[in-house]
Amino acid sequence: MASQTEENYLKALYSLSVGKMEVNISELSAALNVSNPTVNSMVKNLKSKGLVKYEKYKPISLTEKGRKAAALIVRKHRLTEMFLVEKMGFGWEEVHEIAEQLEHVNSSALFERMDELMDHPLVDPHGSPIPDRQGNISESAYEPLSKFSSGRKVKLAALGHSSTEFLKFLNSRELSLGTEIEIKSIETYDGSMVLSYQNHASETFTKAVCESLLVERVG
Amino acid sequence: MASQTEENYLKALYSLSVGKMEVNISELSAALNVSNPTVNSMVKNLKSKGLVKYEKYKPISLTEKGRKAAALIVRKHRLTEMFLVEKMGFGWEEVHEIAEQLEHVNSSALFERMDELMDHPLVDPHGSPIPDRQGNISESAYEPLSKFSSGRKVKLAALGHSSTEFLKFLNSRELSLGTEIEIKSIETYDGSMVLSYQNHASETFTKAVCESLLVERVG
DNA sequence: CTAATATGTTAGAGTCTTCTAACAAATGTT
DNA sequence: AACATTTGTTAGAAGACTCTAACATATTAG
Repeated sequence: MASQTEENYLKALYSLSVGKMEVNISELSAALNVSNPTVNSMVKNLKSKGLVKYEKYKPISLTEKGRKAAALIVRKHRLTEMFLVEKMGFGWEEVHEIAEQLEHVNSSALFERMDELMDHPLVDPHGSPIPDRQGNISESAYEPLSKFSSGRKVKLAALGHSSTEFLKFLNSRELSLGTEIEIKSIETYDGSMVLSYQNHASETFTKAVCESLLVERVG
Repeated sequence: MASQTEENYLKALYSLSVGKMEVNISELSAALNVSNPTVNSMVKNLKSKGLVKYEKYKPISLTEKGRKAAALIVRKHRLTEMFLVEKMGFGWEEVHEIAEQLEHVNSSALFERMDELMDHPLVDPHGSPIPDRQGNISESAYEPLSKFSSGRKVKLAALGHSSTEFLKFLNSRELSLGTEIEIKSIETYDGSMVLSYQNHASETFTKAVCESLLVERVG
């Protein structure tokens, strides 16, 4: 069983390797807020446990064993987030910090019960897919809103990231998952988009925001 | 904020000092499964934080600050146990291990939400009182069944301890909190009691068991 | 292609929690 | 009271995770 610290390294490696497959020492230390030497020695430790592939001065990657271990932690994290929102009435901006702690709890019974009580949800409150019990995860096919052009109608399906600030911002604009959005116009100068949805006839969002709004086509 | 380890020492001190007020180094090390020297140094550490009173070769006691800190951990533990039983469908024999981990989670929001969702329960699934937000706990006025005499009718209100084995034993006899019990007879030789309750006309329990069944008078 | 910069590594140390071995104090027994 | 036993303490060390300072290797820019 990996320690809580080791689990956090695996999880960070997992999210940093989305798409990329390989991760720097420095990226990891930035993500975990520890120094490079600390990461260096922990990576050696994880290597000795067969959880990462690593050679001096080369980038790090998860082994299959490490990838699965990480996915199972992500599963616990996302099931918890969904449970807190669905069954306990928390807002989607409140659950990350709590799930960050609960994800290390050692009790498959607890998480499987959450899973059952929610009828096996496929995604967390931010639209990120929940890995299954075997650690398999379905890659989401959603695209950033910024890729689409004027006139297009889409539905908000997930978020590129889910920092508390971003979630509070979306709350303030009354934008939530499942909302149907129409692109009214795009500012060519800075890529900002004017959108229409629900009772918001015209809201402007920066390009950065639109890159983090993952959507699917409608109609 | 106390570390998880420190919290476990406080909690152990708290339960060992029920009634007694003072605790030995050896009792603590037995309860926590660590060596005497380990306890000795941790107790010095807790003393330096103002959580315990302690002098060389003397027994240990919690300060008011320590007592409150411990009670708040017990509050989190018992709220969690009750939540797992009431809202997640676990059996009373399954929840201790999970609560043992969840009690260290740092999130008053989580535990206050549990409290609200259950409408501020007063006791945990084993009948032990839940301390309030200020760390105050109502001493239970229940007495062990073994104190009563033949013919007496009582109601099972709480348990003296709640080890998994004991709980499974009670499950096997279909005995749960709230059950009304009549003492049919008492064996003078070994103090075992013959009880009648619900659809169990005659069940014999050892004195040791009856000392852990806390009851209140009925009728 | 060298020099400057960025990135990674090693060495040595500190904190927290734990241990064992050896010693000291308190308690119980005849 | 004197001895034996139990209980508590000190000293020294180890493992996990972290740091800073100093050094080594890679990468980037002129």
